[in-house]
Amino acid sequence: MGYTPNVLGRNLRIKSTRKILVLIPTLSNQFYSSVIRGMENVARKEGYQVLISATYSQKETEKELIAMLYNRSVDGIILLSSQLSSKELTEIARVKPLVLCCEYTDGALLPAVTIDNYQAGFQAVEYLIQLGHQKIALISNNTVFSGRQRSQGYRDALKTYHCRYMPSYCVETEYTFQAGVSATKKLMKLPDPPTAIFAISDVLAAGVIKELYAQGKCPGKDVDVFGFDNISLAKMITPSLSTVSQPRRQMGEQAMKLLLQKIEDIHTENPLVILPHQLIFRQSTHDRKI
Amino acid sequence: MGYTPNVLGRNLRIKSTRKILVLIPTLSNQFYSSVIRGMENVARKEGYQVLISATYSQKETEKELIAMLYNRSVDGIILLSSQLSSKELTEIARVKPLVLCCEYTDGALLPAVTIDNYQAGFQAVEYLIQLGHQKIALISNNTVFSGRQRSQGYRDALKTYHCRYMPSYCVETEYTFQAGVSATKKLMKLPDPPTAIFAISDVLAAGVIKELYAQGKCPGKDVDVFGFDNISLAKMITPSLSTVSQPRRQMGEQAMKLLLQKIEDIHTENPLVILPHQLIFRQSTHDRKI
DNA sequence: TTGTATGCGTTATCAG
DNA sequence: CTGATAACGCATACAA
Repeated sequence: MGYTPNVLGRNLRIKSTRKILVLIPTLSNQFYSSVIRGMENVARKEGYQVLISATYSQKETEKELIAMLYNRSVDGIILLSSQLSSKELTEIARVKPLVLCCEYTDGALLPAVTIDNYQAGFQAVEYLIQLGHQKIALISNNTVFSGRQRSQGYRDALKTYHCRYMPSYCVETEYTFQAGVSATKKLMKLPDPPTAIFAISDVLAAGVIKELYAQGKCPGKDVDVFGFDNISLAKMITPSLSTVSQPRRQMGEQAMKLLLQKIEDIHTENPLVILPHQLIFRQSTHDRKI
Repeated sequence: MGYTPNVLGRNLRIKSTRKILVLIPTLSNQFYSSVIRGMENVARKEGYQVLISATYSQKETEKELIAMLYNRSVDGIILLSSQLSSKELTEIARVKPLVLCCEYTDGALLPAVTIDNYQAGFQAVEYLIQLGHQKIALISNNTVFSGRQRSQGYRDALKTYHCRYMPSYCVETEYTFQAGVSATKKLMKLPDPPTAIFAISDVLAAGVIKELYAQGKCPGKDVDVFGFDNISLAKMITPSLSTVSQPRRQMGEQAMKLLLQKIEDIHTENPLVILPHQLIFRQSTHDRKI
């Protein structure tokens, strides 16, 4: 009869909001869309609503949003990336339901779900080597843990297969398309330019391919390109991108399950869940076996 | 001294949450990222927090989220697309702060901000005609008002310039990359295939370009392609996309301003704000003047 | 079964 | 200017 209960009064009484907040670094990276779908799947089943807010990788913004845990605006928070130190994260997670998803912060004591970024980076470079490449460049971002792990995988693959590690082949930059373009410009200007490029994200790799075209080179033929993330963009560009696929939906589902456990009992364990990744081979790497 | 006020008690007393909810059809479309940034800009200045939730174009989900207006979880809602009828929207907006942004629902009485989609569609096709094209195809989606307007612009441009309207050149489909691929397959199979394709979204246009490549055709040379939205993808692909740029950030800012006015006084007017768009010419259309 | 009173944490009001 | 108290809307415990 037109009566709508006031959730504020209810929540005040019940000390629960049935709302989960997901903090995303930016809405412009479609990588997270499937992850969040996974989260919504399991949240919905348990009667929780998922709200999203962007931090733009600003520590202050992140802190303001995490405050919603303390002022009881939401029951739990999942971070898809964080600017907080492992100490700060541990501190919060000790008393409030907080989970890390996709991006791990080394040493932080809270539930987290991720892939083996080191192994994935290793395998991507290993594959390029097996295609016959010796001169493999890396475009990376070392401000995040996963980026450092992927880079380490690159270096160890080179070492394992006795390829020479060339510092000039390693460009450290931010996670944007334009950064991929610029890095490629720099790499191709070298006296002995690389014949393959491993970019630690598809958006970077898209920049690589764009710039190779601009230089009249044919990506996937003259220069092989390997990306990371397997976002939809990877299939949209020509040549389509060989890349590392993360089980995005499962990562989201798993993270939400861990969070709901924490909501039920804050003293539950803090597992680090490693989900399997997968290499995807497309046109940007020319497989000479075919 | 470690005291954090309980926002629930406060809000219950104060009858306000200082939170705005933005309903987005899907997180996978990066079109909305800048729009939301615009919203956040003005919301932050007024001390409002912006929360985002995805509806996946499901009417039920949308209704559940709009319920947050009635149960006082948020102070206002901005819809970036809606499955509700103009009657339903009018009904809600009569008593609660609700604003439409980017996507207009014909006849709905609530504040809305959009561009002149008809005019933009007309101009895009006009440009293709001026490049010398006579056989121009359309890939559209008529389930949304903006799509119908863009299509109408296409038809009127053909008529104005005495080009023949060919129903076989018009493919109606959904808003996805794959749909762009399929539509292009169909179009290029015609006995007399088009020499230019106007797709009413960049994601569709990216599918067009992908498929043209797959058929050994050169987009921007053999077949010109015009997109819509000017999302970052438009610059990432090769050839880069000619497209219609919407003033996304300003649209978000304007929509938030309208919403805050409604929050202050629900009886304020319901303006329809039309912001200027802009044609962007890139490599996917071969300008013969150059 | 139905009804009434109390407390959740805050703000606002009013008396001292 | 300070301190006690009522009210916001709901859920719960207890009484009828």
